[in-house]
Amino acid sequence: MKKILIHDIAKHLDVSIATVSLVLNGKAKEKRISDALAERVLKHVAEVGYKPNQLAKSLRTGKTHVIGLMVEDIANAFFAKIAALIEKKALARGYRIIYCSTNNDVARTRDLLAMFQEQHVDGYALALPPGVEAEARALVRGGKPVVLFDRLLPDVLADAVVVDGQTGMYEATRHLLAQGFSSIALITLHSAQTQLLARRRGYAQALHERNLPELVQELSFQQEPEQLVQDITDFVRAHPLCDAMLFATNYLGANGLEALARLGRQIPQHMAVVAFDDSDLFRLYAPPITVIAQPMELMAESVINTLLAGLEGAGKPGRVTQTQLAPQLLVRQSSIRPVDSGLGC
Amino acid sequence: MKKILIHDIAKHLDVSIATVSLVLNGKAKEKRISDALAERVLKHVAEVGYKPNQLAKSLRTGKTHVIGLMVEDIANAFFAKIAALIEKKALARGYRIIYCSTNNDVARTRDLLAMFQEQHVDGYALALPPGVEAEARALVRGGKPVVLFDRLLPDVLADAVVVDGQTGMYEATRHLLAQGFSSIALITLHSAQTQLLARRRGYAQALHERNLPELVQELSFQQEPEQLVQDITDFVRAHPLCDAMLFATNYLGANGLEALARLGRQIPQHMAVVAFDDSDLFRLYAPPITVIAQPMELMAESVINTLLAGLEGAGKPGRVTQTQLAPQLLVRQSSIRPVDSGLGC
DNA sequence: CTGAAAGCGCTTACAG
DNA sequence: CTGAAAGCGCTTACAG
Repeated sequence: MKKILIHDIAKHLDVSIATVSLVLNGKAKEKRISDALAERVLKHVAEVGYKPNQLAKSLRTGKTHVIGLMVEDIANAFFAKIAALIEKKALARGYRIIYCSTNNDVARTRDLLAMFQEQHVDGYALALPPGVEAEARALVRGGKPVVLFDRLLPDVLADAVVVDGQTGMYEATRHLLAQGFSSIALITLHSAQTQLLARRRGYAQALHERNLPELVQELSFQQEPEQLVQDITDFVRAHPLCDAMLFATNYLGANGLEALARLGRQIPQHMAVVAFDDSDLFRLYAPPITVIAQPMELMAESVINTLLAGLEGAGKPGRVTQTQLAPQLLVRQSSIRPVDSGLGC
Repeated sequence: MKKILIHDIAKHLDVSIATVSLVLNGKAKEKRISDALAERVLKHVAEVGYKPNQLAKSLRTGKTHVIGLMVEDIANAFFAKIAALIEKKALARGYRIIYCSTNNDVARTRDLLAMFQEQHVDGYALALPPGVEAEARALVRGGKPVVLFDRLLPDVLADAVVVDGQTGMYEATRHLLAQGFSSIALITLHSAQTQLLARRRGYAQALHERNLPELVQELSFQQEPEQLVQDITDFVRAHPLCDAMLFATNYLGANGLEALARLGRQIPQHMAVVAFDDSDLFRLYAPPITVIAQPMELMAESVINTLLAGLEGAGKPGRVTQTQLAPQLLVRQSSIRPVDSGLGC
C-alpha cells in the first residue's frame, strides 16, 4: 500500500495540486473554488483516505498542532489527573500532547524546554521549578503561547492558571483552630515553589490572627519516600504537644499517614490531619482525611482555554491572563476533634 | 534573535553545507573528513548554539525520534507510573514521548492510532482495548516497531511485554485458601482484555484444584466510580457467605474498599481483600491491603528495550519478542485470617 | 573534502 | 479556477 500524496489526488481528479490543497485547508470559498468542485475533492479524499503528511505541512506552515505539557511528575496523582484532563480537552480541539516530567530538576527542565522548542510545539503548558526563570522569559518573548499552571515563576510575566492555595490553607488552619486544636504544624518542602509559599502564607496568617506561633517543618524534596517518612516520624517524636498537622502536598500527606501509622498515633485522637489535594487514598482512608481539594476540571479547562486563545486568538494585545481558582475544603473525620473521651490531651 | 540555519554555519566556517551536516550526523570518519575540521565545526556549532530543525530533518529522514505511548488512562496509578518510567528511560535514550489515553474506547483508539501515524512516530508502545485487532495488525505490517504491553490482542502477532497475571492470581487465591477463607469472590470487568482473562484463569484454576465453585462478578467498565461502588455493595449484600474478595484491577479494589467501608464490613474479620497492583492506597490503608504487585521498573525497561531493539536493531529477522514478567504477591493484613475471637464465621 | 543539486511533501502567492 | 514555481530546512548521493 503506497503512501498517497496530494499529487496523486490532483492527478486522479484532473485538477491542480493547489486546488486540492486549498479545498483541504478550507480556503475554497476564499479562493472562489466552486462548491461542486470542492465537494468532488473532499469526496475523493475521503474515499481513498488521503492524509496530508503532517511533517511536510508543519515544515511549511510552522504549525505542529502539538502542545508541550510539562509537569512535576506524571506519576503524582495530581499531575496525572490534570494531564488526563488537559489531554482530553486538547484532543477534542485538535491538538496533541507531548509531555515530560521535570522532577523539579532545573538542568533537566532546561533540556526539556529546549526539546519542546526543537519539536516546534505550538504552545506550552508548564508547571516549572524555580530556577528556570530566564528560560521561561525567553520562551514568552518567543511569542508562542505559554501558560504556567499550578505554580508561577517570580518575575516571569506570562499567562497562568493557579489555585488560591493561600486562602485554602488559611481556611484549613482556621478550621483546625475552630475544632480546638492548639499546636498545629505545617509540613512542607524546602522550596521556593510559589504554590508552596502561598500555602504557607495562608497557614501563617491564620495563626498570626490568633497570636499563635508557627510550627513549620521544611523537608527537602527529591528524596526517597522512605526518607520523608523518617523525617516526619522524627518531627512527630520531637513535638509531643503538636496535635494537628497540615501537609502542603499530597505525597507529603501520604508519607505523613505512613509515619503516623508506624508511630501508632490515632487520627484524629492523637493527631488531626489535613492534606492538600484530594485522592482515593485520602477519601478512603480510615478515618477519611480532610483535604484542600483543587478544582481539577476547572484548572484543565482554564489551561486549555488560555492556550487556545493564544493559539487561535487574534494576536493578544500584549496582555497577560492570570486565572486564580478557588480550592475547596472538604472536611472529613481526620480533622474533627473527638468528643473528649478522657484521653489525655 | 534570528534562527540559525545550517547554511549560516557553513558560510561562517567557509565550508560546505554537506560537511557541516555530515559532521553533525557523525559521518565525518566515514566521509573522510579530517578530525581537525570536524572539531572546528562542532566547536562553532556549540558556540552559537545551532540546533538543526527537527521537522526538516524528520521530513528528510523519515525519523522523528518520537515514541507514541497509548495507555488506558493516564490518571490511573498503574498507567501513570508506567508512563513516568517509560518516559524517563526513553528520554535517556534520545526519544520523546507523545501519549494518549484510550479509555478503552474502540473508536477513540482508532483515531488515536491514526493520529500517531500522521505524526510519524518512530515506534509504538500500546495498551489497547479489544476491538482494534485489524488496525494493530496493519500497524505491525507497516514495519515500525510496535510493542504491546499490559495486555495482548488476540491474533495480533507483535512484540509484547506482559505480566503473568494468571500465576499472580492463582497464588493469591491459594493464599486465601491456605488462610482458611472458603467463599472467595473475584470482582472483575465484563471485558475481553487479555490480562483480565488471565487473572480470571488463575483464580479459576486455584478453585478447581480444590473442587470449589467460582464466584465471579463482572462489572461493566466505563461507568462512574459511584456506580462501581454501588454494584460492589449490591454484590456483597447478595452474598452473605462470601468471606474474601479478589479485585482484578486497582480501581476495582479502591471502589471495593469504599463499598466495604460503607457497609461497615471489617477487613479481614468480615471480608478478606486482595487487589491487583500496588499503590499508596493499598499500602497505607488500615488494614494494609494484600496486593499482586506488578514489576513496574522491569516492565518499563522491557518495553523500552524491545522498542529500541526494533528501532536501532539491524532489521529483526521477522521474529517476535514476547516478554512475560512475574508479579509478586505482597501479603499484608487484609488477607490474614484473624485468630478466632468468637465472632461468627 | 567541496559544490551544486535533488528531494522529503506540503502551502501559497503569482500570473494567467 | 489552473499551472508552474518557490520555499520550509534539512540530508545525501554524485561528480569533481
